[in-house]
Amino acid sequence: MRSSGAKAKVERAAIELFAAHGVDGVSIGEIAAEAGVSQGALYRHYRSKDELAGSLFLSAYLRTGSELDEIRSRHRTVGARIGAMVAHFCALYDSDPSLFRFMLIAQHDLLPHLGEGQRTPVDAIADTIGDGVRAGELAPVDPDAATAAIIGIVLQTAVFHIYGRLTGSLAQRAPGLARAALGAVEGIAVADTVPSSPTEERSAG
Amino acid sequence: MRSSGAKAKVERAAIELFAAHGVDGVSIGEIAAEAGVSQGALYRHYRSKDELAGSLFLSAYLRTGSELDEIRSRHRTVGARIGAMVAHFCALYDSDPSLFRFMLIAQHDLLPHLGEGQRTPVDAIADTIGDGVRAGELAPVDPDAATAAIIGIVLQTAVFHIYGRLTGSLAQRAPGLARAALGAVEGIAVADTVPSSPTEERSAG
Amino acid sequence: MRSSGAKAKVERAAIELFAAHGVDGVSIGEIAAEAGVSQGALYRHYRSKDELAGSLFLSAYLRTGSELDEIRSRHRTVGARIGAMVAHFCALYDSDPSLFRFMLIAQHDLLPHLGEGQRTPVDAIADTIGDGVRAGELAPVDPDAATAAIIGIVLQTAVFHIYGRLTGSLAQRAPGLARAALGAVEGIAVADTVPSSPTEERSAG
Amino acid sequence: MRSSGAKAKVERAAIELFAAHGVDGVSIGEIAAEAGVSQGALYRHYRSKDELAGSLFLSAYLRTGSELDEIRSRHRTVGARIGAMVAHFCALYDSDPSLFRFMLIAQHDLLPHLGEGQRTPVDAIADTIGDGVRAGELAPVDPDAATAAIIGIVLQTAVFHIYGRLTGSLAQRAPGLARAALGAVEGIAVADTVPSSPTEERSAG
DNA sequence: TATGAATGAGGCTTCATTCAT
DNA sequence: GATGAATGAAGCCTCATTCAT
Repeated sequence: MRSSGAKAKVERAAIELFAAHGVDGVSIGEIAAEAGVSQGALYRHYRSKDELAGSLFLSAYLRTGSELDEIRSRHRTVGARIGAMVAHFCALYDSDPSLFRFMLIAQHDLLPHLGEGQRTPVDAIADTIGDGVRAGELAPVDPDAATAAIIGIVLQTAVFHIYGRLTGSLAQRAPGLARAALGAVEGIAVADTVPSSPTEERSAG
Repeated sequence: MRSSGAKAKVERAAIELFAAHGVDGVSIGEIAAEAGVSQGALYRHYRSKDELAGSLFLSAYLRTGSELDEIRSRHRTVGARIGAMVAHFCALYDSDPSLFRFMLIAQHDLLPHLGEGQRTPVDAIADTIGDGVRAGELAPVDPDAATAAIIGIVLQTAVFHIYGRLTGSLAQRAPGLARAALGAVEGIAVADTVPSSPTEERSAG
Repeated sequence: MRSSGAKAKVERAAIELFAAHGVDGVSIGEIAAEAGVSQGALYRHYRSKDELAGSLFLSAYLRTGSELDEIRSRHRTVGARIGAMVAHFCALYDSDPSLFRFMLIAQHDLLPHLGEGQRTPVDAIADTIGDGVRAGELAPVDPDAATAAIIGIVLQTAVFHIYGRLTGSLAQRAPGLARAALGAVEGIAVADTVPSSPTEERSAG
Repeated sequence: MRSSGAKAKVERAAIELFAAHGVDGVSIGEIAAEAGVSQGALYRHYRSKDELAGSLFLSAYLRTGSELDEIRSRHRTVGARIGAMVAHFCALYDSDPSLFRFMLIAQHDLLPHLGEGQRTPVDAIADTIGDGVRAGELAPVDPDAATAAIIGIVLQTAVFHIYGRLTGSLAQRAPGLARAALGAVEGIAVADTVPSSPTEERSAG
């Protein structure tokens, strides 16, 4: 029980510090100090700093993936699913901004740690889009392209919040972000359909 | 002539390596080796590794900002402007994916280095949205929220491309991304307008 | 127990090497090698080389100051006090010439590290002179000027010993140095008193 | 002639910087910058930094030695000679405190660079004392011990001036220092003569 | 001849990890 | 099981010196 408490304290400290300074910007000593344990104690729970960071990241990342899968199974329409997924991201951010920021920052370093068949948040969303297209709810669209747009909208909103460019809870923005996500998917779908969309050269030049 | 060559070689090497492993993941020795110069030579051009990274980032970031400003001044409608801006991002990515990835990765570490009044890409897009709202081309919308969506769509698409989830040139996706961006902005605007949007069960109509 | 041993070994090695080659002339690696520990181990006890040198210097310097103060409180006449102080310096030199030489060499670099209200050997001597003047034991004299002479006599004698120009223990020279110190103070006092002393052609009278 | 100008500028810059930060605390680059020449230009006049420092020190040190010798040959009595020598030191300090401080600081590093038969300031003073003893002007005394006292009085006074503990010109203190020097020599001589001088234990304990 | 870029060695420091207590 | 001192490998940076221009 004590070790479990220590482990939890270490993980919390690591997430806070990784979120603030990046994985490479934090030393084991700082984590141990913040957690109130000795450096040596860290190695009882994690074989290395890399394993600590990787495990924290994967655990949060895969948990999010399975939560999105669960949302997908609970709702029937694309709209409902995307809405709930976006709301879920917002709730995650609001409830633990450091964890969210850690995932954001660490993905470039730690995504390669993903095993082959692991189920990610990206998969859940892409499958949701695929469902929608097959069900005729969405115009034909490349699920990965649509997923990029959806995730980008949510994550960049979180980034703006981190930098103070947006304020208030993300939850209150969830409906707008959900509509934005669907609007973006539609835009991509139309473009995929129309031969060559002349988005430009209609300026009043 | 030689010094200019050396400096250029160092910068190229740094960008490639920073893009691949993150700023903290690359040593001065690796940059020097990749550039084919001695470690000490680096310090003739940059006072420290931090300054090297910061200068590369800021220069690329601010240049992009002024290019977007230039696009804004060249086009008249929101649609044309956003279209051109999105296309510009795609062209940047296609022409130098490493530089793009470096900006993506490094922003969390290096954005704090920004001076106060500096003009960023974010500013250019936010002002473009503000223009559109004032001109009645767009429904009323918080420019920052809309900007987050636009940038998120483009950047996450680039991220997916980096990880191989999307292939081909980004340029060919530019029209779709532009439509997605405008669609997203509309979605946010509607949500801002409608009192309490129920998000679910009415989306894919 | 072990850590204390390590720290002591490091300090001894540092003093010997600093005394022989100056602070800037000795590398951390050399100190570590001489002490038989790793370079990293040094940083468990001192935050930097500067702190190591500064701490060694200040500790020895201030300890000497308080020893002189203690001597001042134990004796009553200027003659006895100065005699005991000079003897104390000689004993210090005899018992640890390296530490003495270190203090001698390092003072120019490290004296600025002194805090404001710290009590130095110089203060103890100057106050002793002030006492003597107030008590009428000494002719009126600027205590700082007198202190310079006293300290100079002792330190330069040590320097000559270091360079081999004088040999034998300093302790055996202590009585002479004490008389010299008092003789010097008298000389300064007389000069301070006489309006304009022509210095020459009347000295060895 | 230009090179001579450059050489002079380099030497002045070196002396100022060495005096302020010690030989090891100053880089060739700093000297070159302060002198307004390129780093490479330095090597046209001096083969190495060590040679620069050594040459500056020896030149000043030996020049002082020969000036003292010249004083010794110009005056006849110990009193006159010591008075003039002390005054000479004071004048040196007043006219170029940096050079004086450089000699003070650098002696520990650079004295070993002295060749065998070189004639130093110490030699000149020691011979002057020897003369005085032989002439019966002084009680029998070890010339080296006496010289240490004389030099110590003068140098430590300069040190106190450097640290701001004494102010005003040293020249005005020269008469007092000369008397102090002679008084100190007498004190040493008496001590050498008297069997065991009970300097202590007469305190009012 | 003067310049200053380049080199390469070395210095200080940090840090992940191990291990005796 | 926990501690924290110790290690040793890098990492960043400085600097005396050389050399092409």
